[in-house]
Amino acid sequence: MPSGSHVRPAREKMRKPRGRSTEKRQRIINAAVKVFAEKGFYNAKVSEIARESGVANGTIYLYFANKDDILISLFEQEMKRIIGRMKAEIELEPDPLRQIEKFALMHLSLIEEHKELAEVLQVELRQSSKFMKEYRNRKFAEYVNLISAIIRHGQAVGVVRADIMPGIAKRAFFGALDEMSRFWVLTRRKKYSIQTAARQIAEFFVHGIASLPPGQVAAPPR
Amino acid sequence: MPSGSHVRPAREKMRKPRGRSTEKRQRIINAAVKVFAEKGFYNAKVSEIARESGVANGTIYLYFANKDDILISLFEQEMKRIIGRMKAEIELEPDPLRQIEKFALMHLSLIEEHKELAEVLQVELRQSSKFMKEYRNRKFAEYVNLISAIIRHGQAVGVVRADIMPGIAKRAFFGALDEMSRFWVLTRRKKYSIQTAARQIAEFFVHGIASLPPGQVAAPPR
Amino acid sequence: MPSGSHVRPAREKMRKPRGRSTEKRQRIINAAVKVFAEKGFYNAKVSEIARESGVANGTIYLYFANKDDILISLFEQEMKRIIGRMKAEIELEPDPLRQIEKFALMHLSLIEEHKELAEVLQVELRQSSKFMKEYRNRKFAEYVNLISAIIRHGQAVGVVRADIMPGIAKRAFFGALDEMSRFWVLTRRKKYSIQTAARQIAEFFVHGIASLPPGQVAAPPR
Amino acid sequence: MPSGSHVRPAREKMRKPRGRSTEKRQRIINAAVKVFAEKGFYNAKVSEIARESGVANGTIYLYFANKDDILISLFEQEMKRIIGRMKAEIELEPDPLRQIEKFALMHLSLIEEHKELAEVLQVELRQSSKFMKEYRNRKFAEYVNLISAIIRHGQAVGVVRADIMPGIAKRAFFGALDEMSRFWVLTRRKKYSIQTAARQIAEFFVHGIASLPPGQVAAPPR
DNA sequence: GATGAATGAGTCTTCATTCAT
DNA sequence: GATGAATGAAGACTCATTCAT
Repeated sequence: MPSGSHVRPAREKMRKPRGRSTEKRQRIINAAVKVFAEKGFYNAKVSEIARESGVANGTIYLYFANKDDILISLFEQEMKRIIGRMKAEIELEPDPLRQIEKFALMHLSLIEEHKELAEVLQVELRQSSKFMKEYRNRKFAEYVNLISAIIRHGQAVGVVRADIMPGIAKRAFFGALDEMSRFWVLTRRKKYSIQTAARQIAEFFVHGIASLPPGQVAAPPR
Repeated sequence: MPSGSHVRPAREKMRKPRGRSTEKRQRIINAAVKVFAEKGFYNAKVSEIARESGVANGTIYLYFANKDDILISLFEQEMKRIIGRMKAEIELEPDPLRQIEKFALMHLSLIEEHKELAEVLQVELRQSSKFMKEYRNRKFAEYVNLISAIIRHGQAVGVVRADIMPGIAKRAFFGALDEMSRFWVLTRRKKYSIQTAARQIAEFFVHGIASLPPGQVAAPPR
Repeated sequence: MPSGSHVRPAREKMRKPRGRSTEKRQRIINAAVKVFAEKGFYNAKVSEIARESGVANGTIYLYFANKDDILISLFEQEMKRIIGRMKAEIELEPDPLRQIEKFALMHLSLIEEHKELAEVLQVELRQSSKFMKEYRNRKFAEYVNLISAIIRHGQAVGVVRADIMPGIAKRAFFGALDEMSRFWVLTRRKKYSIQTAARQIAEFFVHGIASLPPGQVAAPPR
Repeated sequence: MPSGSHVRPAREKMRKPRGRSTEKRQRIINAAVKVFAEKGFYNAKVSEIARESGVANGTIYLYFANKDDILISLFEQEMKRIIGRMKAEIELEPDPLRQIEKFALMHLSLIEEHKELAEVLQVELRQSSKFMKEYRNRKFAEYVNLISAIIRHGQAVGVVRADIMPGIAKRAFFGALDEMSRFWVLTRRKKYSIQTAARQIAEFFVHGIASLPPGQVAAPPR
C-alpha cells in the first residue's frame, strides 16, 4: 500500500462516526483533495491536511483509519457521486450515440469544474500499490462500464456495429477522455474549449463504432 | 514527488563514469525498473535496487545523483529508445492510415514485451511532483507528436478529414492506447490478444478521422 | 560547520512549544552539553542526546530545527545567562581595576563550576563553519566588550593609561583567561588553585595597563 | 578521534615513503591546509584534498594512515618548523624582556603570513576528541614552554619578579596572543597593524611581570 | 469527541577507506 | 608507486500514528 509501513493497520479500529461529525469528515476530505492535488499523496503530510481542515492531527484518525484510508474514502465517495450524476444524465438521453457524446461532455465538464479532485483521481490514484491498483479497478470498472452498457445497448438497437467489442471500445473511449482530462488539468493555456474537445472525441468515437455512414451521425442537426 | 523541492537536484555532483561502467549503470537501471514496477517509486528502497543490481548502496550514487534521478534517467533513456524504434517502424509504412494502425500495434507490443518498464512508465511517472509532471510532458510530447505528425500528413494527402484537430486527435488516440495498456499491464487474464486490441482501436480511430467511407479503410484486405 | 551549507537552517519549521515543554527543552540542552563535551559536536549523535535527555529522537526536532540549532541555542542561552551574571557582579564593584580582578575570578569560577559547558563553549564552538565563526563573534563580542567597557571607564577616571587601546587590551585579557580555562578544563592535576590563577592573571594585566606604579595596585591590602 | 569510526586504524599500516615522494607528501599537506582552513576538518573531504593536491584519492593513503593523520602530521610538521624559527629568533636577543616582545611579534607575523595554516592550527585543532586534545597539548606545550623558559631566565637575571608563576604567565601571554590571532584570522578590516597589536600585548605583559618600574621597559628607546 | 505533544521506525545519502588493476 | 571505482557503515531527520489529557 502506499504508506511506507509493512503492516496494514487494522481497519476495524476506526470508529464510524455519524451525526454532525459527518461535516467534519467532509472538511477533512475536502482538505485532503486540496493537499493531495498540490503535493501528491506521498508528499502530502497528514498534519497539513489537519491544518487545512482546521482539526487536530489526531482528529483525522477518528474519521479515517490511516492516510491511505483518506485517499480511498475520498475516491469512493467522489466516484459514487460522479457515477450517480452520470447515470442520471445519460438516462435522459434515449439515443445511444447521443449518450456517448453526453458522456464525453459530462466527463470533461466534471474535470473542469473540479480540477483538484480530477488531479487526485487522475494522478494520485495511479500508484503502484497492488492494493490501490486493484481497488481502483473495481471502482473505476463501474464507471467505465457505463460506457460498455451504452455500447451494448447501441448494438441491441442496431446503431452500433455488431463486431465492436464493448470491452475494448469502453477502454478506448474512456482512455481518450482521460488523456484529454490530464492535458486539461496540467496545462494552463488551451487552444480550444472543453466542449469542443468533448465533441470531437465523441465524434471520432461515434464515427468509429457506428453502423451508419458517418455523415448522418457525426453532424447532428445542432 | 520525487524530491520535495521544485529545484532540479544537483546533478553536477554526479561523476560521469564511462567505459565499462556503462554496463553497471545499465544494470542499475534494469534493477530499478524491476523494483519500481514491483513496489512503486515511493516504496522502493534504494538499497533494494542496489541489491537487485548486485552493487553496493553507495555505487548507485556514482551513477545517479539521487533516487529521483534514477527514475528520470530511466525514463529519458527508455523513451529515447522507444521513440527511435517507433519512428523507424512508421517510416517503413507510407500510408498514413496504415501508420496509425502500425503505431497501435507497436505501442501495445512494446508494452507487452516490457511489462515492468511499461508499468513504471505508466504508473510511477504519473506522480504528482510538478517537476515530474512537466518533465513527463516534455518527453511524452515528443512521443505523442508522432501521432499528430501522421495525422497532419494524412490531412495533407487528403486521407484524413480536414476538420480534425490533430492536437485533440493525438491525445484521443494515445489515451485509448494508454488505457488499454494499463489494463493490459494490470490484468492477468484477458479475453483477446493484444493484436486484436490494437487493431480494433486503430480501426475505431481510423474510421473516426478518415475522409473515405469506412469500409474501404477499416477492412483492409488482410 | 555545523551543517554543510552556509545558509541558516530553516528555523521556522520548528514548532514553538511553551508551557511545561520548556522543561523538556532544557533537559535536551543539558544532555547536549554533556554529550557535546564528551564526544565533540561532530561525533555526538542526536540519538545519544535523546537517550541522555530521556526523550525520543523525534522529540528533539520539536524543540530544535536540527543538530546545529541545538548547539546554537545552547550557546545563545548560556551566554545570555553568563553575561547577565557577570554584569551584575561587576556593577557591585566600583573600582575599575578591581572589576578586572573580579572578572577574572568570575570567569574562571564559572569555568570551574560548569566544566562541561565550558568545554563546549571553549572547544566545540570553535569549529570552522563560517556561519558559526561569525555567529560566535557576535555573541562573544558582547561578553568581551564587558572588558573594554571597564577599561574605558578606567581611562575616564584616570586609573588606566590613556594610551592603552581597549580593543587590544580586551582581547589580550580575555585570551589570557581563555587559555587558562582551556588548561583548566583539559588538565586533571593542577599545581595551583583557580583563584590563584585568576589573581595572577588579573595582576599582570592590571600592572600592564594601570597608570599608577604597580605596587599600589597589585598588592591590595587583602 | 575526529573521524566517525570507532576503531583507530592501525598506524603501522602506513608505508613510510621517502625520496621524491616527499614532495608529493608535501603537496598533500599544503592542500590539506587549504581545504581544512576553508571547510573545517569535519566538512573537508579527503577527495577534495586529493583533487587540490592533484593526486588520486588512494594515493593519500600511501602517505597518511587516515584523515586524522593528515591533520596530525600537518600539525607536527608545521609546529616543528615554527618552533625552530621561533627559537632561533629568540636566541638572537639577549634581554628576556625584549625576547617577550620578539615572541609576540614573531607569533603574530607568522599568523599573518600563513593565514590558512593559522586558521587550521587555531580552529581545527581545538576539537574535542580526547586524542586530539592530548596530542595538541604535548606539541603545544613545547611551543608555549618557550615563553616560560624566557620568564625563568628573566627571573634568574632579576628582570622578572620572583613571585610570578611561569606556568600561569606563559599561558596568559600565549592566550593573549592567541586570541588576537583568532581575531586577526577571522576579521577582515582591522583598525591597527599587527605590529601595533604585538607591541601593545608585549607591553602589557612586560609591565605586568617586570621587576623594574614600567617606564624603563615599556618605552624602549626605539 | 478532540487535542497535539510525543514517539520511533525507517531510509536516503555521504564519504573515509580499500584494493584490483 | 599510483589510480579511482567501489564499498558499506553510519546517522540526521521525517512523519504517520498514538494516547494521556
